Amino acid sequence: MANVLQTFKDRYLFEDMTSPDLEKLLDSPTTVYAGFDPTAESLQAGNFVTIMALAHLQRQGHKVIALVGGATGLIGDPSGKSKERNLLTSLTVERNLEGIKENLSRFLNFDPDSGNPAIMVNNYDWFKDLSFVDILRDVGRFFRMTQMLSKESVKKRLDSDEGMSFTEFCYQILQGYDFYHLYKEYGCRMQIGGTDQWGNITAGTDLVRKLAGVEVYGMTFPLVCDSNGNKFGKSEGNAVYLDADKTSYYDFYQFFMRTLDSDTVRYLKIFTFLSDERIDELAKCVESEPERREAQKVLAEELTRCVHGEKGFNIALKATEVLFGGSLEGLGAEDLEKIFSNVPSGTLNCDEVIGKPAFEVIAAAKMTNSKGDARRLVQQGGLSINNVKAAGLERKISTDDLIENRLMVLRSGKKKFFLLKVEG
RNA sequence: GGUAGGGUACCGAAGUGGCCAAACGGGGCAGACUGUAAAUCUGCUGUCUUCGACUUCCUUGGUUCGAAUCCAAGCCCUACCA
Repeated sequence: MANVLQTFKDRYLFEDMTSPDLEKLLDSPTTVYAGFDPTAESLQAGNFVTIMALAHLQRQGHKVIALVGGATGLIGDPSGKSKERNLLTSLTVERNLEGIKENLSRFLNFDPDSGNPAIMVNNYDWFKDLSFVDILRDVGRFFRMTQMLSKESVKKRLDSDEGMSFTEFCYQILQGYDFYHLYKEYGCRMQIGGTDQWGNITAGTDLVRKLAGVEVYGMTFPLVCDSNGNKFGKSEGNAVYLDADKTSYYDFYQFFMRTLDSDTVRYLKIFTFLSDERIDELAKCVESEPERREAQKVLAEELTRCVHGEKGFNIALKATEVLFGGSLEGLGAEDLEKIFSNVPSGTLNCDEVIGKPAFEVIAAAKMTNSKGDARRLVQQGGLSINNVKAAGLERKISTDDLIENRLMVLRSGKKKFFLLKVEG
């Protein structure tokens, strides 16, 4: 079995580890865990790195545990956050768990009949019965104040104007205890996470050493940023979700399609299982014919297929063809509805649309946040109706603008679509 | 608990009685250019019935012809001390 650590190093998935002995440990099947925040009912592109790391581990025969922070999510991890988070209700967390498992199953094999199924656990299950006194007595005394205070996530926050509450400060105790619990229950010996998790991971390895007298390991991978230094996984300020209801097939595909040349090869290594040879080939394409964006296409295809299946990929592809082909000529309302099925949409009554100025219509349909926004968009020539520019405040909507008398494809800027359905 | 400082738009940050819908920077949105790039340049960025009107500067009251600015109480944050 090839050592997975080498794969991580080759694929930009390795930053640091708690001890070089980890390499030896990984020569034989090991149980590994990574945590996910149940802040939303769907995972985001930002979670891809963790998912891919787990997937590599599972593929190489290791046992993987996806821990969902039902309890810790109620607290909020201060790492990398400048502000205390809004607390989640346990009901929300409960609901989010299901969605997350569904997302993960696209990458990890949870099938109990397979030889090596991944498992999913919720740390609320073991925290809910522990009392404050239990934790202080059994766990808290193994945490030393100077160590806790010296963690980067704590220091940063204490130095900021925001400060930090006791609740958040205790987060590392909970995450540390997770590791101990998983060690006891499943023999888990390794935790992985982004570099921002280093402090939390070492809290766990330290605790297990003290409580069980056993060496367990942690490994971190770099946080993915694009070449401009922006955090990976945001599009137009919104997170890219794995859930098609939150991010359409088309938007998902497009997000990867728009990857910068300088990031594409790196992303291929991180986010796909393509062979090194294939990636080298694509790297040459980026070099010699960047305008064809061959590598971006492959990246987008691989991920869309994996997350949304063949069906989702085809819809994304078709939408792309149509939308960048220019005209909507020859497409019926039904085709368009299918293509734009997860694009934001609004429904208005016929008499709210026909004969009204375009800016009023898009404001009424809630395509923009306010009428002022709508006005600006139209004035600046940012609005297209059925892929034809529609500038000027005096531009009115007529029946000719409706496709089959019931549909209008609106677009602001180059890439933000909105489907307006007209009734009556 | 004490002392000092502070809470301004998405964020950072000016403004300390009228010239304030509130400088400046970042972010965001849109336009030009382009490869559905990047970089650059330009416009916009509280709401509306947009030459004008209206609602805002933590909350609630007050002073004043007039308050983001002054006063009082409250809530929250930070630093030092206990």
